[in-house]
Amino acid sequence: MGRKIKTMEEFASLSGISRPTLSKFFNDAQSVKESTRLKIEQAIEKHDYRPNFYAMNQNRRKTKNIGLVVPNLTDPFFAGIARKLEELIVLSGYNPLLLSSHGGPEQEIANLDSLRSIKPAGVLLAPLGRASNVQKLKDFSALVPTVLFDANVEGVGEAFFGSDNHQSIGLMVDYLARTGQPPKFFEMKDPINPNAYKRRAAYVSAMEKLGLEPELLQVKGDGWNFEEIGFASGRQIMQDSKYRGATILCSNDRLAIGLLSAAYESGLRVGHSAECDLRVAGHDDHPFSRYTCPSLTTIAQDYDAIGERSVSEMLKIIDGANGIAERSEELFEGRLVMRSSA
Amino acid sequence: MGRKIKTMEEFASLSGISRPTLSKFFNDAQSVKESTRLKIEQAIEKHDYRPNFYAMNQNRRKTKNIGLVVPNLTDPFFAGIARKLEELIVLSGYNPLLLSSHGGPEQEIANLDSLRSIKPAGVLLAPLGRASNVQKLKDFSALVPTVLFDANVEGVGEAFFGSDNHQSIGLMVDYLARTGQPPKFFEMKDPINPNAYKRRAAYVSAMEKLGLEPELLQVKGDGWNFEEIGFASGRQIMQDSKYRGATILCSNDRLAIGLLSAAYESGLRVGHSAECDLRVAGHDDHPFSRYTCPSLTTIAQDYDAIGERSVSEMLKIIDGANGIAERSEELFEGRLVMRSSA
DNA sequence: TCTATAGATTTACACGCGTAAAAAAATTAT
DNA sequence: ATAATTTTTTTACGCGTGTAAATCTATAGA
Repeated sequence: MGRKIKTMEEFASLSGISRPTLSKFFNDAQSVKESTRLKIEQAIEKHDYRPNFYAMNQNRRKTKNIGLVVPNLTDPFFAGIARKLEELIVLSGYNPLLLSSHGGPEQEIANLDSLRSIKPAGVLLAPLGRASNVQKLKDFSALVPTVLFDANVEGVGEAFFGSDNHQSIGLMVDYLARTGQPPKFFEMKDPINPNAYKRRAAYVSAMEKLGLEPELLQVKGDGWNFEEIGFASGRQIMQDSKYRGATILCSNDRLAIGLLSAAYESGLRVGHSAECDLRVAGHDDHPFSRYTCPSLTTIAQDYDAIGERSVSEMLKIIDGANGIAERSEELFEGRLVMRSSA
Repeated sequence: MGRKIKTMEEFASLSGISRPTLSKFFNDAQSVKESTRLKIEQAIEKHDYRPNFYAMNQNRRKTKNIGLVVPNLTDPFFAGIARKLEELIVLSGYNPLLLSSHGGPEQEIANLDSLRSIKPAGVLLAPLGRASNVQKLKDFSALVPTVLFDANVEGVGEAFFGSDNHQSIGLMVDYLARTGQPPKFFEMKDPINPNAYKRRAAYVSAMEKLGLEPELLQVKGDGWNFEEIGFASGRQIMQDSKYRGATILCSNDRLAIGLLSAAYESGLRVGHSAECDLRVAGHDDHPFSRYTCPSLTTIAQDYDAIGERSVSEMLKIIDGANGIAERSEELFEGRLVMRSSA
């Protein structure tokens, strides 16, 4: 093969297609006639040409880049969602840019800041929640099309898609109440995640609907190391004989993982069978919840649906010149995953 | 504040600094006199100006972007390393670009391909290993400065930094042999990761050095779902009375997590105390290994050191005009983490 | 055959910044 | 103070592509 093609001009003369047509093609392959599209694709194959990324994006009205910001990639739950979203973005002909906020609001703002300089077509953001600098999120979302997922922040972004905590917690409470002791709710006293507040409220209302007394088990703890928090406070709970025979519904799987670990260490048997000392349930269907001891009964979030809806809404916003559409919001139902722990 | 500044020209006149000097500053803040640097930084603060990312990189000899490719972000181990590396890259004044290969060689090549069009100053790559398309990795590393970490591939990149499996496995075998039954080695028959082969060899040689008979427990299984593989084959092993009282050293923590789950389900007691049926140890100090039941005795890789060395070597390569430096390679020692499982 | 029209080409300028060279200014050394 | 040196400014061009407007060409329908 010949030497390396550097410019589109060069590629134009070699392929017999004019440069403006090529430019159109690289911006949207469907915008040229099929016959020329095929010719171009063959020529690309033959000469291995790729337009200069920087020159290409400099004058485009909108780039083909979509930012993807998650609170914490170290959490396999978010890593999983991120992967799904990346896949969908690529399938739509866009280029995902994955950033993690590492649990810190400064990093979250820094991420949005560095995204801004990349002039993305849009940003999919799972905000930190309580810790987020809401004003800065608002400022950002006023400048670039933003879709929130996982956690909602009022007034930020043009859409939000997440799980219906009310439904999923209701489902779990119902299940637990039908099969044994009604659950107590285990959570952090001051959760960082807005979902945690919704789950608490959902728990209380679900219990009341059943005519049962809600009981909140609020533990101290800061930061994102939920397993450790669940473990440390779990140890204390295990000492307390008042929880013998109890059912504990954790606000999320990571707390439950810590709690199960503490139960194991205390020699308590966890599970749904009669001879067990405790039942434990979680929420989120964390990738590891299948391998806890015992395996964790939990709620699987429908993040395939959340992902698909988020991306399709993003594309609609990008394409549509619809200035002032309503802020759309949709919640997806969770699915009960019955395993051994409850 | 005034209206938005769009160009460096504009910023130049507002700040009283000439545009070429600004350009120098944005390429390397240390390259201008301190007094002017301070003036510029004040003006940036005041006017909130940021140079256009695309225009900036178009004609730079080398960009300030460093690619970061890991085999699988869903694995918290890699998520952890990635985070560390990101931090170091930012601290060095570069811009990290995180990509995950999702366990697939096509994705790995696609990642390198999309990095190439971004003309990165360098790339830090943790290759998939056996599954990698070695020829394409070589082609890539001939074009852009590449440093390998975690897993080595001969002849690819200008440096490799990873763990000394020989040392760490030797340490673990030694510990296990001193404290009870010498270990059998639990691993996948056809591992994807090159480290797995080194660990196997290290196990055999460590056992022989102690005058003991190595015993490999090789299980079938494909892909990256190690927990499931450990769990599924663990169930079979638990049936077999020949493993009662045995010590099992797993090639990595994720296999061990599955194995522990299987042991729990079979009602076997795992741990280092006398009344236990089994001892299990792992390798990597996976973030969850603290919360397994029982908590997992393992080896902590020194990935702070690996990360620091990788990044500093990368910077050296980027800065240095040293054409034909030796391919450097360094292995870091692992640390024994004694917990309850062995 | 003529004409309407979608799509391609030609021409030309713009984008925002990198960078080179020469001149000017500021700093340091003598 | 003068000379030597460092740093900044001035001037000017280039990078590779986007995009607009006018013109040309192929295709299809009448």
